[in-house]
Amino acid sequence: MLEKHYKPSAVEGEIYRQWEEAGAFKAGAGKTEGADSFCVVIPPPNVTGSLHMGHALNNTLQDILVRFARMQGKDVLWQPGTDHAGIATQMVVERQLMERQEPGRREMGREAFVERVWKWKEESGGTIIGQLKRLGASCDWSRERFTMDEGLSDAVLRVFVQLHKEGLIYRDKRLVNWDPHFETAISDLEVENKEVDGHFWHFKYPLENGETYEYVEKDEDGNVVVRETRDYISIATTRPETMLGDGAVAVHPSDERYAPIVGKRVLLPLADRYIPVITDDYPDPDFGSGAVKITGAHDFNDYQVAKRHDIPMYILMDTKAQMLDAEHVPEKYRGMDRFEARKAIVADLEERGLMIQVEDKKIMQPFGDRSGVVIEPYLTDQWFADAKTLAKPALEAVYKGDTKFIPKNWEKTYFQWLENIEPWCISRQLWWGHRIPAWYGPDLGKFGEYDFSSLSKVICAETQEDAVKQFEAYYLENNDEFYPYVFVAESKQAAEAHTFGGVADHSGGIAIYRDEDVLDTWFSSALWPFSTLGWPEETPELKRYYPTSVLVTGFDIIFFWVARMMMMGTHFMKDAPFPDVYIHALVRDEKGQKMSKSKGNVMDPLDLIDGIDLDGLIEKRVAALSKKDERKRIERDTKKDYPKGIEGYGADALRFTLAIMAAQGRDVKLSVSRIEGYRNFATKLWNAARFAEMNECVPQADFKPEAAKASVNRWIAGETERTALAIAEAIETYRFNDAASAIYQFVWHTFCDWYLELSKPILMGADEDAKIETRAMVAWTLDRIVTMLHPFMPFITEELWQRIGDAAGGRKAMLILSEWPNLSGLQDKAADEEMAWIIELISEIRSIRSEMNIPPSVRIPLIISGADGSLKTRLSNHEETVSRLARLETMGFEKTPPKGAVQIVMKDCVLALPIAGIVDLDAETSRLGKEIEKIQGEIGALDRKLADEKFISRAPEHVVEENRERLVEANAAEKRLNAALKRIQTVI
RNA sequence: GGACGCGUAGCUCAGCGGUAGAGCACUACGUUGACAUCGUAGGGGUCACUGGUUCAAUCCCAGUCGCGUCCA
Repeated sequence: MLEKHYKPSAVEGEIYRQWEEAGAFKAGAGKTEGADSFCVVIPPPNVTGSLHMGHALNNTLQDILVRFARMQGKDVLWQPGTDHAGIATQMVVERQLMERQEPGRREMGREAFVERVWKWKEESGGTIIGQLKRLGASCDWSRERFTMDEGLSDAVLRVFVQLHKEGLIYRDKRLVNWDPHFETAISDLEVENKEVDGHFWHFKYPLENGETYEYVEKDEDGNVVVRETRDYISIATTRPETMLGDGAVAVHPSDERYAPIVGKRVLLPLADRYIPVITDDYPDPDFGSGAVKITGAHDFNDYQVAKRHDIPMYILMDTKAQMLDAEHVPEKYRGMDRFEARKAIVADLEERGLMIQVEDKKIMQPFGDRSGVVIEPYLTDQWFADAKTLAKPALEAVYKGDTKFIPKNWEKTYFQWLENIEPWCISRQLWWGHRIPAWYGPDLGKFGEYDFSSLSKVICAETQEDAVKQFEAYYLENNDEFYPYVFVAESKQAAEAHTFGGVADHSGGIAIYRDEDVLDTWFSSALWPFSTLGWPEETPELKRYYPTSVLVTGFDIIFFWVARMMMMGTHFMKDAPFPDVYIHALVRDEKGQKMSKSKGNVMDPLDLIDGIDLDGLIEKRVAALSKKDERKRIERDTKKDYPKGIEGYGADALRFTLAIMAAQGRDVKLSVSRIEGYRNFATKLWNAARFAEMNECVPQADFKPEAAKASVNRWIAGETERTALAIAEAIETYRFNDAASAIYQFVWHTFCDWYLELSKPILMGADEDAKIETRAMVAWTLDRIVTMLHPFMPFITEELWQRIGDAAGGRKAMLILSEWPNLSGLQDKAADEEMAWIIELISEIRSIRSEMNIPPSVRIPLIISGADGSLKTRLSNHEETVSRLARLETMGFEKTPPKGAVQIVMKDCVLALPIAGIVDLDAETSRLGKEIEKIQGEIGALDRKLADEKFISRAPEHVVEENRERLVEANAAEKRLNAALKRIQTVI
């Protein structure tokens, strides 16, 4: 016997264990012979991360697709794994070291530090996987991969070396986004531009040799506004500290104000250098003074100008953004932090009388998304991928429709980015990641002689041995003076010491060293759809599952990940990695706020599954804060929003909520009351099964729903078929909310509210044949329900499947591996029409009872008039059902309704409830009056419409016909209503 | 400044050329032998505004106002 309530906590763990034990998640489990493959690669979460709502949504949707496909007998693989998340993970471990007051990364040294990160990965790497399991994710865990495991690292090496060979990866000195906190380059995408309060300083740069010119400024109409003799040019900047690195001052070629001094030189104050005044299209004559200082090494726009005009670029800072100890930096500022230097420089310029003014100004400033510090444009040597070339086939795939975005409008985002893509900086000055497979050694000079003045020869190879061999071969071919003995030095420093120290020669050998940088994390995740399947090996899995079937992900990583997988997939596999990309929305809190640790509004999916008390919830939210002074606010808000903490609702309720709220193109505002509602839905289903059990409704192996006789049974069979079709279609088109709504509606309102209620008289009646048929039909429908609901609510459905099955002598297979209901031929128009009529009849009577305040305990008589023979038969057949559900005392037929009764005007008869003494005649008169008024309004509207020549001639035939029918019906209804009113009035 | 999206019931949201929908909340009644994590009934909307297209507009188009996100 089923208990009164379903307890997720008692069931979920055990069910999941059974699935795993049965190997139900394994690639190809339960597939039918010759089935198509269906493969999804999981967007790999950060290995040391923990599950948040975004993951919960993302993985719920994938699991729905995967379970649905598996039940359809496809050869399914859901490929799981985790990402090493370079910066994020390194940051966590460094912070940990600091908190524990242990030696920092640099003191430890690279090897020890990387070992430490691995240790941390071993400790916490399983957390998120465990959490995904709690959610019910049916990934093939036996195939779990990690971006830094051996196979995937091999793939990274292969890709790097090959792209390098093809010239699509190269080393270059370019301006990159530099994070002075982590001391590494980062990509454009890792930079967040924010508007902050800043200043706009206006300075004078004096002309060389005290020269002067006539400065003339005109307004729009050409009237002279300012005319003065100047011995300087006025420049404006938001970053005065970079002025030490200016290489020129640029003005727009059309700017007449500065025409007299173009080509002359100005003195760069403080630096005491002379720089030219040049023209370029970049300066906006209407902005500031119209003259722009050009600091090629510290500004992206200036960099372009400097390159165009071959202006020298002066690097001013070190990797921590402190002013460099270099000749072009005045001694005074050396070693200062960039912001300190700013203050000093502003003060010094002011002191020299070169400051014109300071404006307060909102400026856009770049910040590192991880470090939060101001990003410094920085001129360094980095590795770049030729994204422009790689993007072409990736774009082509979407242009051609080989890959489709759903919803489609994301394609625009994808195009916009890929069509304007910049070289992708793939090197990072970190320690945690794939070390770049490039080695550096001395090059050979013009005559094939060794050049020991630098280590500028670069060779990329998949292994160190191969790198050494290639260097040897290179030296051998180009210089026959002596046999090259090449060895790999421990570090760049060691190699340089060896090479520049004069020991590099015939006897000492030639030192090479491996590049010390690692690759951008996204470089390895770009390979994910094929590296996880075994590439570069030609595995059966690769053959079977690539291209994968669909990618499910959030829009926030279209650039980071999707676009890059498209590039790598089209390049290396000659095929886009997936035909469909389903982009889902962001999960926000119920007020529509983005969930974030700093706002303290984060919901842990596990808390919604298991529950958490108020103190625990507050503790959790506060612990995640970076600013401790926010504590009070979060405590207050949390107490207000969740005075009793959060009840545990189980994984099924959470999943269902996410699915039903995941309408395309809209964010999910998660509200706990919704989850509660769907928990109740689970209880409802559970109790329906309990009812079935109590009434001995046991699945019958040989039951044929199409052979059912009772119209109520024929009707529910047809409804089941309709629902199955609707759900399948919705899932196939990624309309998860429609699919979830369809099953919800069917289970609660069709099956529980009507079918079970309508079947009660039969189940408790005396007709044995009808009883047997109905029992079998209840069981059959319930089986279809748990099957159709399974992708959404896997736990409760599997539990019910097994417990219902026990009564029938066990199941052939677990539900997860059972067949999706592919139903046909069950719809019966006559049964549908008949049951719709019965349902309407019952609803009408109930409605009137309620309006008349007749308590449910009072049974009343029903008299039907104006019914023809077939209607009478129908009513007699359902007499018991109608009596029970409408709580009738008796049911009879009369030619005309009795006087003083409440009358319900139906399409083909009039129902009368002669409830003497209960009926308020005045109220009844006004009720009928209102109905007449309403129907007359409708008749008027329809009349007008149908009298309109244009409507008749231009509207489609079926619409006109529909309106005609409606008018006929409305007229008939009005007639009956008037008759009813007359009868009431005659009583009065 | 550009791109995308959103303003529909008190709240959260579906719908989308042809009679306005759901869940939650609300009101009334109710221990009817599955379920009070429930049942029955009900109230509640000039579908942001202004024009246009159309026989017909919440839906299509243009503009306005308000809000959000991304990119400069």
